[in-house]
Amino acid sequence: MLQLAFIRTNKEKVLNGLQKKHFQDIHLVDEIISLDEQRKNLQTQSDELLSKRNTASKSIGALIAQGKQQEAETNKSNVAALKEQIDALTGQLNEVEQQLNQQLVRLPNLPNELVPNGKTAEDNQVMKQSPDFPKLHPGAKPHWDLIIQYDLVDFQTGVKITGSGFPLYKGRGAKLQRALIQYFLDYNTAAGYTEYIPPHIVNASSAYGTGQLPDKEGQMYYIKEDDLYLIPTAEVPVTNIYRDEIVPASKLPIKMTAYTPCFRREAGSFGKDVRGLNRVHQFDKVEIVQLTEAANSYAALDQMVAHVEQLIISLGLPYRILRLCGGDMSFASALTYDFEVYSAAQERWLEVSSVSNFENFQTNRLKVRTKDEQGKTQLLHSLNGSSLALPRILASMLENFQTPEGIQIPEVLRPYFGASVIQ
RNA sequence: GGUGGGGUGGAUGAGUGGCUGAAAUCAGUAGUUUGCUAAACUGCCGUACGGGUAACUCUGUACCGCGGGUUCGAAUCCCGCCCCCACCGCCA
Repeated sequence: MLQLAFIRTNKEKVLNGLQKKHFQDIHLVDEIISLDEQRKNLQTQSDELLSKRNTASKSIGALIAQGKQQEAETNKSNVAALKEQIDALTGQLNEVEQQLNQQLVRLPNLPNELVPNGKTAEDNQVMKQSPDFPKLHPGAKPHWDLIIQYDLVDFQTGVKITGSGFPLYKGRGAKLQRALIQYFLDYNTAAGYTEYIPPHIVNASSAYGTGQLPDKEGQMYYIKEDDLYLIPTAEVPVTNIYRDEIVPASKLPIKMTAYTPCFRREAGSFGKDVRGLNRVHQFDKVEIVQLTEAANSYAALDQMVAHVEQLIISLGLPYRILRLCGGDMSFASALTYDFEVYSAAQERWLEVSSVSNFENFQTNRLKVRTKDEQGKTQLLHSLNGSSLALPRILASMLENFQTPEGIQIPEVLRPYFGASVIQ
């Protein structure tokens, strides 16, 4: 969430930023500022009373020690009178703080100045695009036909076991998934990211920390009995590793990577968007996360973008990089680059990675801090990106690399997959 | 699931109603001593939200797992919850 002190002193900036993000409830800002005023007021008052009570209580102890019972008793009744006021004030204070916090978590992050204006995906800015597109042979098929032809994924049985959107990978399809995961992780760790295998289920505090709650409550699978959520991305457990910690500056930047399955309810989607592997409820993804000092986060973002780009290039997939416009970026993000690969048979772009700088929006909730040179605590910046999401990579590989003789496997994957072609 | 033990600052760990925001030790940090390393000695060494200030400093309050209660006063007593450890049961 945004920092109160920042909102207080930069109201115009906040309003402009929210507008750029096409955030509706602009009035929240004024509400927050006014609640904050009330809060400060109440706190000052109640602090004063508490201070009085504390001194009086201490004196009672001293008086009793001196045997001055009488005076002690008068003091006692004085404090008892204070108590009513204190209870009333702290009650109000709690109420106001609660309201303030409720409103505060509803404000999205502000966009960086590089973020283009715009409302929908149409307005995203294309930063880079591969010049070449594969020329498919006549009779080339979309991936949902190819996975049947080569018996790689069995959607029917997935439906039987669970329901639609839960693919059952099979044989070479399963092995290709495993090869991709292994390759991605090796690629990330070679770049200095520490590998983790986090829990795939998180508690509400973790989901709040990264901003999935309360914003995207309905998109996560929820286990009621235990009040836990299936992770929609490894970002959630991994970013929470450093929750409530003050990280020594010497350890920065923190670079982490993790493979996890991801679970998304994706309520309301339909049509060709969800055909085949384009959109599913459970999928595999390898994630990268960084925690950096505030001054370094945009350099880290560039570094992560270059990192993901090289990974896609190494697979030989046609791609483009988009800078998301204010209306299309996520709640918590300050600047996001999306990577899309071209899926030649469908003739459409598929998002395979989203690399974002959250600045201190997540770390403010998570309380991830460091000490600066003056010894003051400072919030870190958090960033993450997919590296990469598997199903759409698979879809794109199948479609782009199909030949009449079979599916060609990219060079870099062959050691992991153990074959150069799927026939 | 059952029984027992326990949750205190970066770590270990003392503290059973006021002198405790919290001993001591270790780690960290600044310095002194030292031919270097090591050792020894000295100072500093929690977070958040307020007030005040040009700033350093100063100052108030809260926080000893979380929430409530008792009391003039709670880390300390009472109640509820969460978590951890050990053993037993079950089990990949």
